Amino acid sequence: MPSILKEKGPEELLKKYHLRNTDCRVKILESFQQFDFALSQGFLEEELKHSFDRVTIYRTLKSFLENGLIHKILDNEGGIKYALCSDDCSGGDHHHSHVHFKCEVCGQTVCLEKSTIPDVKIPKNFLVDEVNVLVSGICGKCR
Amino acid sequence: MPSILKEKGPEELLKKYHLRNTDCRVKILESFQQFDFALSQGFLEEELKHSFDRVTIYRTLKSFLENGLIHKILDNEGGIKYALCSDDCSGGDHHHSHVHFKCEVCGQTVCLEKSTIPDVKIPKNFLVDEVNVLVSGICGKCR
DNA sequence: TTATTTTTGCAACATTGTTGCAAAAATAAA
DNA sequence: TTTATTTTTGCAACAATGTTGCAAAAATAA
Ligand SMILES: [Zn+2]
Ligand SMILES: [Zn+2]
Ligand SMILES: [Zn+2]
Ligand SMILES: [Zn+2]
Repeated sequence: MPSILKEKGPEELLKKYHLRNTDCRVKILESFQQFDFALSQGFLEEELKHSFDRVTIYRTLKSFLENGLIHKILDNEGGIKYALCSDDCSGGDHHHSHVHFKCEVCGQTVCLEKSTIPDVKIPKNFLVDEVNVLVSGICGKCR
Repeated sequence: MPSILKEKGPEELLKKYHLRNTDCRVKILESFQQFDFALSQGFLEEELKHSFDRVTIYRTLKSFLENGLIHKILDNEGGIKYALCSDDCSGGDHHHSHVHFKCEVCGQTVCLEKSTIPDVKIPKNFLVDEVNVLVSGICGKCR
């Protein structure tokens, strides 16, 4: 869990990842560090509405994703969310093995870093690249 | 696996599920029976473009979902897909425990009825309702 | 300080989700 | 079989999100 992405300052992170230091990127990184749940593009748009265009936010997320600063989280309503990477995902080569949990009450999705992806048996002629697990239910806070 | 949804005729199914027998519903059920992979709304729209309005297709899927004829399948690109239910999901109370596989080459998603959802360890103060597993990689056909 | 490269905002368009409403179709009742 | 009732459909309309092109602005390199 001790990920530099969650600990170092946004400006330092951008330098480390060879991304230019811009207001939008700093603000978005700050948002990810500030909230302890996964963020959707819509959430960030709302959060930064008066500061940046939605296309800029869209492109920033895309860039962060490609460079391994954030990872994508599936959603059962179609709307994808994002969270800071914990492992080393530099170069956009993501290596996550944790489960995601979506609360049906508060709607928040969180990374359960301690819940590792279990083994899934797949027909032997299939080649597995990635396994995504989304658990839905009620989170600790909402019970 | 021997699900009536995959074996009985569309008209019979509609009667069984107390849904009115309409052209659109029959055609959509036929499509689900015809293809051995999960279908997206967009795919059905393309398939039935000249026959039905996209809102009707949207509502038909919603109705099938609520009545337990089809189940929702997560997708890592945000676009949700659907497949016929295999277990008894009447009343929209879905009871699935199989894994879904999305091929990164052909883009098709399939139900792996024989790959059951493994146990996932979740913090004990969390309440689990449903577990969705999406495996991506390369399917048998595409290797 | 200037030149180069990247990022941003804006316009524009595509796809999907969603609702309201009146017309059409399906089923129930007479 | 005809009429009444209920449901479904098509269409208009709007929201959210994804996506690209392009010129202006900003960041970095020279
Ligand atoms: Zn990652
Ligand atoms: Zn995560
Ligand atoms: Zn089901
Ligand atoms: Zn399935």
